[in-house]
Formats: sequence, C-alpha cells, structure tokens
Amino acid sequence: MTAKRSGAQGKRSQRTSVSPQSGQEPRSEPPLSLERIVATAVELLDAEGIDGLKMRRLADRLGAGAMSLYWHVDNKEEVFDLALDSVLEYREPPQIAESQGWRGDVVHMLEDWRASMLRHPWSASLLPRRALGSNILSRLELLSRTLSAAGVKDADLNVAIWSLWNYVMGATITRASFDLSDDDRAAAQQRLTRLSEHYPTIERSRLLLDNDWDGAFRKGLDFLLDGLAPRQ
Amino acid sequence: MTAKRSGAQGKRSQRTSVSPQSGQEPRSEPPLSLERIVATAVELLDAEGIDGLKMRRLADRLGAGAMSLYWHVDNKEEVFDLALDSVLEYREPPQIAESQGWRGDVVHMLEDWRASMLRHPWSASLLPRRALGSNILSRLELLSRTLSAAGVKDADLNVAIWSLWNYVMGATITRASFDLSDDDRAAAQQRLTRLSEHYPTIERSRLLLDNDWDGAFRKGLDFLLDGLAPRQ
DNA sequence: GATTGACTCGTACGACGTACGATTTAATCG
DNA sequence: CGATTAAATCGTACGTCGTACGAGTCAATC
Repeated sequence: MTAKRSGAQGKRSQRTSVSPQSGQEPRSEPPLSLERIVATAVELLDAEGIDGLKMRRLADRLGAGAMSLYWHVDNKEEVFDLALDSVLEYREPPQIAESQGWRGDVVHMLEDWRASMLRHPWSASLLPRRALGSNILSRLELLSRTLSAAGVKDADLNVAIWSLWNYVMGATITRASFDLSDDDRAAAQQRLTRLSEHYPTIERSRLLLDNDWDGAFRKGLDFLLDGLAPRQ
Repeated sequence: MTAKRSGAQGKRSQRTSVSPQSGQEPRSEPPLSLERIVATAVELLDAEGIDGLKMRRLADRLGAGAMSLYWHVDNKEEVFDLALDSVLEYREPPQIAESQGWRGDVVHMLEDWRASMLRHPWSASLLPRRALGSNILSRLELLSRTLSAAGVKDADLNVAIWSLWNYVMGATITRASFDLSDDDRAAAQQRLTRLSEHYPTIERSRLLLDNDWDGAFRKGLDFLLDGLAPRQ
C-alpha cells in the first residue's frame, strides 16, 4: 500500500560537459541514456527475441555494468514497456498525396500499424499484458479523428475504433506467431497433415500454408470498413 | 541439432494397484497424473496469474515434490501449452435448438470462444507465442465446416476464417488486458485525462471507459459477417 | 528372490533480477 | 581554490527460479 511511484529517479539532466578530455583512450561508449538503453533493447529483442533480453546482456551491449541500467529504469518490465512504445511510434506520412479520402487514410494507418509490429515480431507477444502507451494512444486518437471527420457518429465511434483496433491486433499477433520459429510452424503443419482425418476442411483449404497474409488482412479490413462506413 | 524429441517419457500406464492399504493415514493426495497437473496449473493460473505459476508452487499444490512433475512433463513451457489447450476445449452445445442458421451458429461458436478465454485471462497473453494446439484446430475446423456448408466458396474460405479468428483474438486480448490490474487501468485512464489535450477525440468518446465490450464485440462481428456472407 | 521399469524427490547448479552501498565524476558554492 | 552535493556507475551478494542428476521406492514380472 506504500505509494512507491518514483518513475526511477532518472532526471534527464545530462552531464553537459563538452568532452571530458581529448586524450583519446578507446573510450568507445557514449554515456548511458534512456534513449540508448531503449534503442539497444530493441536491437537485442530483434536479434534474440523476448527471452534473449537479459539485463546483463543489455548492459554488455551498452558497454556498462548491469546495475547502471537501474539508475535510468525502475526494472526490466519498464524496459519492455519502453521498447514496445518506441517501436509503435507513428511516423506521419510525408503528405505525398493530400489524401485519398478517409477510407484510404484509415487503411494506410492500419497497414502501417501492422507493418510496424511485424518488423519487430516480439512486440505482438508483448502487447497483451501492457497498458496503452502514449504512442498507441496517439494512433488511436488519429484513427478516431479520421473516422469522426468522415462522418462516423459519436455513438458509433467506440465500436468502430475497437473493431478496427482489435482486428489489426489479432491479425498482427496471428501473423507474428507464424513467423516465430520455423520449427513450430513445420511441426504444426506436420501435426495437421498427420491428423488430417480430424481436420479435413482446414486441411483441404491449406489454411496454414496460405501465405497471402497481406491480402487476407486487407480483405477482412475492407469488410469491416464496409460495415462501419457512415450511412449517407 | 540433436533430435531430442521424447515427449517426456510419460506413459500413462497407471499403477493399477487397487488401494495400497486401508490403514488410512491422512494420505490425502491421489497420485500424480498429467490430468491433475494440468487442472491444478489452470487453478493456479486463475488464482495467481502467469507469473504466479512456479514449478515448486504447482508441485506444492499437488502435494508432490517439485521434480516429480518432470516425469510427466518436459518443462514448464509444456505446462503452459497444456493449460492453454485445456482451457480452449470446445464443449459442443447440447443441441438445444437445432440451429438458428449458419450465422447464428458462427456467432455462438465465436462468443463461446471469447468467453472461454475471458474466463481465464492469462490465456490471452499466452496465445501469441504458441503453436496451434489441437483444441484450437478443432475449433477452426468446426468454423470452416460451418462456413463451407453455408456456401462460402473454397477460394474465400481462408480469408473468412482468418478474419473471424483474428477479430476474436484481438477483441479477447484487448478485453483481457483491461481486466488485468485495476491499477493499470486506473493509471491509463488517469494518464488519458491528464493528457486529454493530446487525445481530445478518444477522451470525448470515453473510449477507455466504455464498458459495453460485449455489444461492441457483437457489432464488429456482424460487420465482418455481413462482408463474408456468401452472395446469393 | 532377483530384475525391471514406472514413478518420486532431495540436492545442487547455473542463470537471472535486483537491493545495497561504495565509488567516481562533475557541477556548485564558500 | 577546496568542500559539498548531486548525478551516475558498478561490484558484490542474495533470493528465486528452472531443472540436471542420480538415488530412492514400489509393484509387476520372471
């Protein structure tokens, strides 16, 4: 019951020294910072997956001692939170085309969302247990604004947003889980064919071998948008 | 590269002794078995969440030594796999109404699916990294068969199945993540109102406070089914 | 009575997250 | 300038976890 909130004592008050000394030893590493920690955590996660992220290894990559991380971060969970949020940042498209209408905008936003996560498959498995970070909220806000401007009534807005968000989440997680480990995938496929007597229909439709994930994603999304589109 | 597959040496060849002796000591616990292990793991997961499942604690609950589990199970991961699969078993409805048509059947199957997982919120966070277990495949098979019988063409079947599956997955995971920890939820809500300047639209629509998850789920599902329904 | 195979479990090891406190460094103030 | 303080680093150590290993128990079989 003790209110322990402190957000790690980290105050970004960088040591503003210009350069400690120019007697250049192989002092290769720049000083620690939240930014470097998060960026390196993402690298490590990309390279080794969720189980590959250990505080000691992360510190090694940063050329620091393990415990040094804890000045910048409360605990390992926070590293996960920050890495996830960092990966979900939305880079506004450089306004190439003004806009292809709200529907094109929405499709673009959601496809970008999915692509961002698939670039870092660990993010999909991290999402379920986390609270909504600021970058997710930003994306939800932008989505809301677009739909609202398109004419979706406030009463329908929440259904629209959650439907789209849930669909994207589900599609991404499913897709990502098929990327992880060819072993698992091969095993699943083998189990499927071995037990094809039990699962004749999905065996016949080659469900697990159909690789047109992007197309399927897009089609289902279109169905949702058809239903959500404001009636005129 | 060493093919280590052995599936744990577990052979269900129960010691068929009738009853060791009737001199009744408080020998409370029945012998270990995969079934008991899995059932107890589910209990423990329900009570303590994912992080609460430790091999020693599981063994304690079973009145056994920690290492005894390893005769029945290869490792902790397998416990997770089995617990998840056990929770996803589909209990065919007792044929109350013959059938309200394919669409009612599909809705019923998917709502049951979602409900099964929400009864055990840890299952949602477990899913992303696992291969498809047999109970999931059974449900996919049943879904496929229903849709196919309803007239969905083979060429459209995979899109239909994945769209529905992904939607259910996403909705369930989102919903479950809002169940976990009132703290997180309150924190998210607080962050949202505090930053309402940044997220005016979702703040206005009370996105995070809208508790009609079931209704939203159903509506989005209807939109998908509208799109997927075979054209006549 | 000896052997075997199913099953249990105590001990121990290595890996991990991280509490604690000492230490180093740089900014500030007299 | 030296003293003080705050920012940042990190070595050591502790507790917990998964689980390897091998000894132990017990019933069925020969």
